[in-house]
Amino acid sequence: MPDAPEAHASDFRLYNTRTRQVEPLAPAEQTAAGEGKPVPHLRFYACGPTVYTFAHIGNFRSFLTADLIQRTARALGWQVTYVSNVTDVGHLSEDDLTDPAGEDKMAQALEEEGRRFANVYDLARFYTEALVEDWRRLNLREPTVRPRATEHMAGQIKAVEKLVERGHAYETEQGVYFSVESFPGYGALSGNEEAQSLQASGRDTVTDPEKRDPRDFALWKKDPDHLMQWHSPWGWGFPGWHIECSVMGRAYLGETFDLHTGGEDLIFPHHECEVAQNESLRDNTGDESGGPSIRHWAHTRFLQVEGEKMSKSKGNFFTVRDLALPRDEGGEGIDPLALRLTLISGQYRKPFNFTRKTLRDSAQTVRRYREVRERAEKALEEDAGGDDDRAGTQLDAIYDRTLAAMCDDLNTPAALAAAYEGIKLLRGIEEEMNGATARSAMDWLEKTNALLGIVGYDTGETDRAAKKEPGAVDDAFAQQVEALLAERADARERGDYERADAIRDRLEDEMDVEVMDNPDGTDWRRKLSV
RNA sequence: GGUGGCGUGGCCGAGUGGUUAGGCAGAGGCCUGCAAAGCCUUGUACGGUGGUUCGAAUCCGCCCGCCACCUCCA
Repeated sequence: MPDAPEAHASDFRLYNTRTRQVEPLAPAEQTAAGEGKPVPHLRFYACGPTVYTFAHIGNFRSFLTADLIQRTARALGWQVTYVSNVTDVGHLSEDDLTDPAGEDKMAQALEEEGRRFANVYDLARFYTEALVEDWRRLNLREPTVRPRATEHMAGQIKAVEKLVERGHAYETEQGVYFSVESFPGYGALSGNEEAQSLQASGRDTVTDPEKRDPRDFALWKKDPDHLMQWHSPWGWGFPGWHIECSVMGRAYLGETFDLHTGGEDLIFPHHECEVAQNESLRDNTGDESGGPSIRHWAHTRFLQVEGEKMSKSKGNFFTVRDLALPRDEGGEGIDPLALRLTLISGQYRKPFNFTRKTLRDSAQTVRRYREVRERAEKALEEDAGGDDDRAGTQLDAIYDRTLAAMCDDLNTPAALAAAYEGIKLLRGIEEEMNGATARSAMDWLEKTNALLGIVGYDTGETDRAAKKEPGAVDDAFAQQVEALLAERADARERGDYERADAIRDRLEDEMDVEVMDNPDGTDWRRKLSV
């Protein structure tokens, strides 16, 4: 690995929802890495999904923000501990009331898919596995830890007990609630500081009559009939939604940590409640840790699809697999890395309009990255000589600008624009790459890929997905194409262009192959499938 | 009603006081049997209005429009 930290003095700046400004992301901890030189150690928590269905592209926009934060930190030479949870407990669809039907999202999903799953646990397991598959398909790196809410039940119960002991929570006939009044800072993160606005919001459905304040939220729900239930000091029941993230974050990252990320909808109530819980659970309130338990908050804005809110009823609702699964497995066969590129082509903090057009552009861009890599690989395989490395210094400068853009509040559009200059530079080289250029190109591609993840997969485990890439074809198909091209070459030599064009039409229209005649032969490739 | 954000050329999207963002599409050219691919060149912009300033897309006011959250949708 190159010693990145010295090469780039730039701070990693990120908008902080808590302070409402862009500020340096400053890891509190320095860790001795390798040769003993201490490096910043970023420790953060990214809210993951509830696994009651397949994750959609909007979910992944949010997960990609965490992925890019991690990649940028690593590119700066930082150490990273990155926790991303899986919520595999179904929480009530209405927090304050016991749903008359006693149902939550997981239970509803089970009802709809009862034939496929024996119980909610099977359903959760299935969708957790699907999540991880999609995660890899889009080339997101695995988090350091991926905890599940059900694995932290004892911790959640203990946390609720502690909150009760400390006077931050109280029990009613129906459950245990956090007392918002007991935590003066409530509302600071989201700006929802007025109790009135909550009451005025018109959501005043059936609430627990014993609740002391409309803002109070559930920590534990008593419900011996719930599909998922655990034994607690308050009888059988299940935990409130917000407590799981507090408990898992504290379990793996401690009482204070650097950063917490999630979708914009989580700012309130989820993260607001998490702050209330974390601060109330904290023991080290002294100065040694100083400041809030979670210093930096980053939230990803929702994406829209073709200018509209993504929703099932509008027919513009896409899961990763709808788009990126190969055609023979029920998807659209879109290159997963093109989908990834599309999802990061807007800055995380601005509304992003996901369109087919952008997807098509991205597919082309990803293919160009690949073609450049293939050219460089070929030059290296052929042991190309030459030490004229003019491209190298330019590529270094390009990479520096790419990283600098990422450090500027994850300005992915600017970063991608900078990186694309490298592609233009390398594509502009007309003759075969010399050895030095090819090596520089490979180095640059590797670094750029480590940062943005759009060139190829990091690990071997996703090779299966890679084989389904557009352009990757099986031998039988290739032989068929080559045979037709040979026939066409004959026809062209005879001057029978009618015949030659008929063959080309067949290749293009029926076999989705692009035919490209060069001075020294004919190349072909699969058309993009977007 | 409260809170946060946005409005840039045909489209997507950078830029936050004076200097080209970039991509895609479009136009012209090179190459080609014709195409495709590729390469070169290239036009169009800052929601409206008032103000600050030598100068504003960029700062401030007002207006219009759009989006999100306000109890579980990332």
